[in-house]
Amino acid sequence: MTSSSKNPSAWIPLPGLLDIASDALFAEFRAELEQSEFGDIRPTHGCVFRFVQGHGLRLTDIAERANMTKQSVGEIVDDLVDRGYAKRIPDPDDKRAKLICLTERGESAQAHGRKLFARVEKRWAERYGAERIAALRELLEEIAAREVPFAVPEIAQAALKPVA
Amino acid sequence: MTSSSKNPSAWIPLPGLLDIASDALFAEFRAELEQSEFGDIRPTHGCVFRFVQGHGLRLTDIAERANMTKQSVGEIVDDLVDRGYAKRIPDPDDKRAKLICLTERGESAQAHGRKLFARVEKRWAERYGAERIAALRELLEEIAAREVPFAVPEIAQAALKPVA
DNA sequence: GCAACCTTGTCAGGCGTCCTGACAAGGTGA
DNA sequence: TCACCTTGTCAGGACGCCTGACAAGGTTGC
Repeated sequence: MTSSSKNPSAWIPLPGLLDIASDALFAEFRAELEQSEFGDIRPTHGCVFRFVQGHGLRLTDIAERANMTKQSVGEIVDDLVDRGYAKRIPDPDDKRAKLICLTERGESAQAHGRKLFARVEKRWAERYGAERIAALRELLEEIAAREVPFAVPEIAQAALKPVA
Repeated sequence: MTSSSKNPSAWIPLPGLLDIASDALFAEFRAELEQSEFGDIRPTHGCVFRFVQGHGLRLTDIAERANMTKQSVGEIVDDLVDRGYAKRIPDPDDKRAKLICLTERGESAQAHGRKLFARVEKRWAERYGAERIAALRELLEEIAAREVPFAVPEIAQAALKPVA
């Protein structure tokens, strides 16, 4: 018995429902993050923590995957550099480019963030049913892989290294 | 075989996955809306179309449900009034207040929007499986009702009319 | 009846986020 | 070598939403 099956005027479009869930989930994450030692990290910084790993990534590549302009990402990276979470190192293969990578502190923050996200998801699994949340994740991963392949790290990496 | 089960570094936090799905879905909606006669409606206007129906709603109430300030909603309403989608009528019960309601054109737009959202959702049901999308909606409606009851029109209405 | 207080909507001003346009410096191919 | 592309940055602006302050109108207690 869903609300939509009872009252058409209370029907909420799927994107709106997805946003509500995302916001609620993200709010739980933020609440915990803000109390940690990484409380100065803002939501916008996510595009860097989400895509950068290991040997670093070019500004252009981050921008493409995050579906943002280079300028916007550049601003965010500036901020993360100021706060000591990221650094720019010259790309040995291309003197125009700089590789954006995380500092030690940045990697700690990234690891901490992943842990928090996992914890919130686990709480929701207890709240709404482990199988339902697992099914949700599975469906969403399928959607992500199909709708915006470049936002999925694994696929993006494969696309970057077609040979190696 | 999900990506998360194979490669931990490709694991995407649930809010991110939800956003990806929401964005993809919303992009399909926007593409169709922009080609319609209501192409001048912007995403921000949604908070009005989503909550206003029938005899109108006060600015304060829209703001509360949309989780925004009165000022922000006021700006959006101004814009919708300029474009002929909404109007302010004096509240007969409170001379301070004005009821924001849709013009005829606004109601057409609202109906058209709902139809488009339903059409996109149906397409996704064909693409990803009707039962999976139905289960997704059901879970998300449960989440919305629990996490942010005031964003759900049916619940919000009930809360506004505790007696009647 | 009246004073203290709350609510409603608006004006003014500001901040964060992201955009377009233009550019120098560096790579690439004929 | 020359024309062309890419990378990252600077400048400026649009948009969405915020806080603060306020007048006009309700509401409550005495």
